[in-house]
Amino acid sequence: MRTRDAGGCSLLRDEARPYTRTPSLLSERILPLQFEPRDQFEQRQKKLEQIQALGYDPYPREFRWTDTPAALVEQYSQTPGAELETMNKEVRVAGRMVSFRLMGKAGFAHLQGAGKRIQIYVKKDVVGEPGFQLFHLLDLGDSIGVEGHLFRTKTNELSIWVEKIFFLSKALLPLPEKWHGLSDVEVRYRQRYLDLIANAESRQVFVTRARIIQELRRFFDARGYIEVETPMMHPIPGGAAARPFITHHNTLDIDLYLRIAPELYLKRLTVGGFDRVYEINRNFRNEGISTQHNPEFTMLEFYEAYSNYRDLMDMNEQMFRLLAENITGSTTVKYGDAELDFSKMQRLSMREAIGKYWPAGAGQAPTREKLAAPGGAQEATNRYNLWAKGAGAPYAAAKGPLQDGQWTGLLFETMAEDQLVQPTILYDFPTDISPLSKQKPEDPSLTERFEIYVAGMEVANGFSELNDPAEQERRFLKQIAQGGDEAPKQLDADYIRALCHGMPPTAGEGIGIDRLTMLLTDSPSIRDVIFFPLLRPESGESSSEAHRA
RNA sequence: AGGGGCGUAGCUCAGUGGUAGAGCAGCGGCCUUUUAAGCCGAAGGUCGUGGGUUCGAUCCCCACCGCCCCUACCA
Repeated sequence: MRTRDAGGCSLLRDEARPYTRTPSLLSERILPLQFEPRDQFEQRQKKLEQIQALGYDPYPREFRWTDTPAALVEQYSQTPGAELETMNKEVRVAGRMVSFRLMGKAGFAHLQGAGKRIQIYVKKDVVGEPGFQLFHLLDLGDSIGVEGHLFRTKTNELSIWVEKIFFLSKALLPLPEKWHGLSDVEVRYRQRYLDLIANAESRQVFVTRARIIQELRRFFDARGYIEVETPMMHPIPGGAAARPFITHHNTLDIDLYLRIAPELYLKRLTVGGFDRVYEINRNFRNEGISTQHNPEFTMLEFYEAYSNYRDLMDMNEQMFRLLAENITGSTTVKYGDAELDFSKMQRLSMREAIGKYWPAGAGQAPTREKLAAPGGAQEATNRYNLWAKGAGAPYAAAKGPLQDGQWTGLLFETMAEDQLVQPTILYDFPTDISPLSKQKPEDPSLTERFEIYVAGMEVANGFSELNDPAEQERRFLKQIAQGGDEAPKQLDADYIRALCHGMPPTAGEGIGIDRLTMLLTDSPSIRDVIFFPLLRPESGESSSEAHRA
């Protein structure tokens, strides 16, 4: 038998280190903190005492295993029982006990590890008296290790014939109910560890999330990008329009802002000669929470010198197709009731999209020329609103006076955004709502900017980066002058200074990793793809009790 | 922030204007190939919290708390 231990540690090691500590008094094992269900909590602490009294270390330090439950199930799922007998495959396996059927002097249990479960069979005359006493004292949720060989039961289930049993760790609190699993969404989010134990699909979502990030890294690494990390605490929040979280540094006695975007720092790196950079990390926005918004969310942002937004669009099409294929096995991905086809992306300019999705009942759809003319977007919005109010559809409500480009953006969001179910590249955003994007040479009212929409969600935002410091300064000052909650309050002079040192023509983009994960895992809520989504802290006795101690 | 929904045993859920039930988990007992194991027995609850109506409220009414959904906010 081989062990996985690279250090060549002998299998005898477990036996060579018997537990010698004098069994402690029951009272020593009792936790001062109490958790529900109280009776089971106390019961299990008593059992832990009894396990210790049998001579087992209540908190042993290691277990040398040869296979995980998942690996065995994977490897031997098709091997017939007779073959297993002749192989006499000896294994050492650790896992959490998730089912338990005791029948007098023998019993079955399932051990869960690496996301899969394997059955074990424990017989008193095989494991001996103390081993079987230990088996008796186990509860669902306990971690144990077993040593034995593979066989198949009467009902042909791959199982481990246990010769030796090792106690690894006690679950003082019970697992979620065994056949309904854990369905209370609040508990699933607050106590994600239980969700991960009880719900294989939930575990799979997070495994997939990790694979998505891995694939993205591979994609960019292969293209000569360098992964970097830039500050998350900013003296001046910038790079997006959002309200920031404020924090304070004591020694410097200054307020700092949790970043709302890494954009301005990544572009400083482009100035510094890092021509291809990406960063995958958190942004923080002090705004609402919804199925598509978590106050902290993960963004991939990348910058590529000497390219423009058209290059990025092509690259994105390729990247999304590749991701869908490598992650789900197909370019067609089920999301809710929709079948998302990532084999190609429709491309529409924002003004085209308004024309295309203009409701039939609202009269003549505005032409691109009409939308481009001064006042045209506002006029179209008014006509749309008139229809929407009659039809009971959402209408566009402007807070305060808007510029032409802002009307265009508002109209698009109101009427077209959630209709973009199939992967769509929406391009040519108004300059008025794109302060960091380069203008189109033939039409300064528009910028070389695009966003990718899938299932009505914005998942990416990219553009040819504005690298003219004079124009950038004008745009910043205009934003500040316009005011509003989300507008920057302060000019980032160092960013302008960096641009003055010369930034090559560059294209950059941000991709929302959480939303991308939602799409590729068919998750309806962003909370399903974030381990610990922000929730209101638990109130009431149990938590305050827990924090007091 | 507004609208809707939910909150009953540890878990999943029934239920009624007369102070509550099932299955699973837990506890005691029997059982050496079970898998939602089975059988016998005992236990488990401030019916989210606080007020009101009522002779009497878990149920009806009001407020609050928590979660979910929709809307709003959201580059």
